[in-house]
Amino acid sequence: MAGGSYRATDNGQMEERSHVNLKQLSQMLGLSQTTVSRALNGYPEVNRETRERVLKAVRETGYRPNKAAQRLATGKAGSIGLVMPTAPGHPSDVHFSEFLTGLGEEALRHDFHFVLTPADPNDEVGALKRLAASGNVDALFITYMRGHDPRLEMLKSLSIPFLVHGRSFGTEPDYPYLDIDNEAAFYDATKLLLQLGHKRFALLNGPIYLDFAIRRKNGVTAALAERGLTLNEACVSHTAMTDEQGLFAMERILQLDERPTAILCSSTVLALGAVRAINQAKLKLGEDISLIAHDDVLTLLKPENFTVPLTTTRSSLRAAGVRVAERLIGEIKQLDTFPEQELWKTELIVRASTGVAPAE
Amino acid sequence: MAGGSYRATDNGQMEERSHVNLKQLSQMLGLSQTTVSRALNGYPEVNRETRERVLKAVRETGYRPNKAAQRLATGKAGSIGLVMPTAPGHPSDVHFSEFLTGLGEEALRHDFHFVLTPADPNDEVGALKRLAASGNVDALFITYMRGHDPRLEMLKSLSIPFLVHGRSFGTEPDYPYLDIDNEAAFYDATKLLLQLGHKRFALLNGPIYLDFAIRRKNGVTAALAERGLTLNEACVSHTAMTDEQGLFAMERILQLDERPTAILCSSTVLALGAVRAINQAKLKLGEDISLIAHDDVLTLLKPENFTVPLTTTRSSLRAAGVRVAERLIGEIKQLDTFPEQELWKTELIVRASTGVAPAE
DNA sequence: GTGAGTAGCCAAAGCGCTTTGAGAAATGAG
DNA sequence: CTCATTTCTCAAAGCGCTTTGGCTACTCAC
Repeated sequence: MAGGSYRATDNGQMEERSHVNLKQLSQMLGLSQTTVSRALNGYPEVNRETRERVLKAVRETGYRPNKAAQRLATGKAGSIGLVMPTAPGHPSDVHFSEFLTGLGEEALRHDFHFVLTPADPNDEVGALKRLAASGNVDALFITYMRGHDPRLEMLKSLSIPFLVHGRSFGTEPDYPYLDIDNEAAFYDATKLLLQLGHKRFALLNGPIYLDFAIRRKNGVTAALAERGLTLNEACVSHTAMTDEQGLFAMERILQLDERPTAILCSSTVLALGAVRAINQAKLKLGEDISLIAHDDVLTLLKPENFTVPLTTTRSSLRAAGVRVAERLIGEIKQLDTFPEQELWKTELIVRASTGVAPAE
Repeated sequence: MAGGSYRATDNGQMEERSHVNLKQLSQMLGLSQTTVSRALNGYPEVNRETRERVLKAVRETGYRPNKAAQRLATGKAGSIGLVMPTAPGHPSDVHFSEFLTGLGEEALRHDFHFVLTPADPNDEVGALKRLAASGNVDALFITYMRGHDPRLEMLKSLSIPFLVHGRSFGTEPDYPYLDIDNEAAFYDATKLLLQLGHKRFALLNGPIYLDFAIRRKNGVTAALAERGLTLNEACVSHTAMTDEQGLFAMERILQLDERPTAILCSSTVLALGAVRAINQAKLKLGEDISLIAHDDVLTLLKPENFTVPLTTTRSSLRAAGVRVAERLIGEIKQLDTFPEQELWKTELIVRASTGVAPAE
């Protein structure tokens, strides 16, 4: 009994060392592995007293079932997999992490974890396949949807549940998704600007292959079309969602002959750069030029904190993360059936960056 | 042979369905599981021809070993675990995600993935324990180190390799870490400001229980002490690293009677708020007041993009992520032995936000 | 007292992989 | 031609868990 302290002793004392396994535990208790397992997993055919003894022993030993073994035996692992788009030089993305925070918040409540596979944006299909085949995840989740996204077919062929954040333009919407109504958001925003008398519009958008970018542009175009206006392609930019790109794009657009008076931005991050360009050009935001940005409710970048607070279309990316986790976990646990497809409306919040169009 | 297309056929044809397992694969090939496994894992005692046949079959079937089974059998899982501090209402943290991006970048190169366990910041010890006991990770990594961090003892008692990002003030440094020299960074920054003639200093710091905050403060104090100066506690704030907190803290400090002329910020995020407060007070940055911030090289917040570019102490958080992953993966694969402890120097980069102290 | 029914427990199979310990075949030495 | 080596391959055990299919008592009704 002397020697290594904290080790199992003959009288069935607990040990502090980490790895007790089922077998050892059941031996200590003089029970079979079956019974212990059942006691732990809440099966009814275990005597109340026995169960309590087991639970007590678990507490004392600090026993934790080995997840890999559990996974192997059940096929469930309590984890959801996602692909983290990255590559050397690929900028870290605040949008992604805001979303991740939401996922985490919900996963925490259910003792789930994620398996993050970093992947080159060009090999997401492969990364997903690997993740699914690894047998390490119960469900998959994808985002940054593209038009005609090739990942959808792949996911549908797998037998593992999945959920899409966003949609894939040009693909039959026969998959479970959670998306915001991007088209309506930008339609409404454009409409507001039209009502303020603006006629010349610019759009600082995300990469054109991304679904949300396509839909937002469509929203703008549709609203303009109702007034017989069109969107000048020279006033549209499709770039990565960074402030620098916003700056460059805006600088370029401000040099055009027929300078637009109304700017739509796909993110407050782009707006950050755009506003800088506007300031540098000595233009007054909300007077000389109006701007509406889409606000993902990023922790770091609050539209109300801009020198001139920004008018925005708002939808919390973090809340979307929470919801995605909720649905995915629910599905794995086979709790409820959720609506397959959700489309969230955005809010249009008017602040100081929008004003009546300047006189010609 | 008719019926389900894409299924294995007698002649050993490939199948498109995802889950082929070792047993099936070896049967197709007329080999034992042993041989196939060895062929795949690069053991020498396999005939060259046989190995090539195996590899070919793998390509055709899309066979992927089940990670859970592999894990169970070997004890290695190709994954590193980390705790993601989160809670409902807990703000998403750009610093964390910048770091994560670095981790991902390196993990990608080695086909590793992470297991992210979200945890309430108050239960990180518990979360780590769970993660380790789950048997799902090969190594652990912790960050947001605190003074006398309780997680260290716990990790040391585990048999799983780990790496610390940061250090724990007040604890014997007998654990593997990667840290930047926070004290030197802030010592140097303070010294620069002293040379410019500043006498009254303020420090916008992170939460005082965090190691880096302690050390940075020490750096400032040390530099001041050399000139017989002390840091007025009213001019020190310890807050979460958000721009809003930076704003509030700076507003408060600017109202003090003996207003400081030199500000040190623990992050460009805090600086973002601080600069806003300075602007609102109609003070000229770099003239009326000087500011040096620590720059983690956040994608979104480049000090050179501030209206008045910021003087900074710089060290890339992302690069740290890469390095941490590199070391951890190296250790798991037992490749090289790395230096146990690394302390990176920061760079002091002078831009426009620092200037000669205003005349009294 | 007998048979059906139930409560509580267990032994053993199986999840898909790696690895140990041998065995068969091929090669080389004497 | 024989025996020792080397080369390649395999059967089987084991990783830690869940789950199937009993088995043993015990209770209750008739």
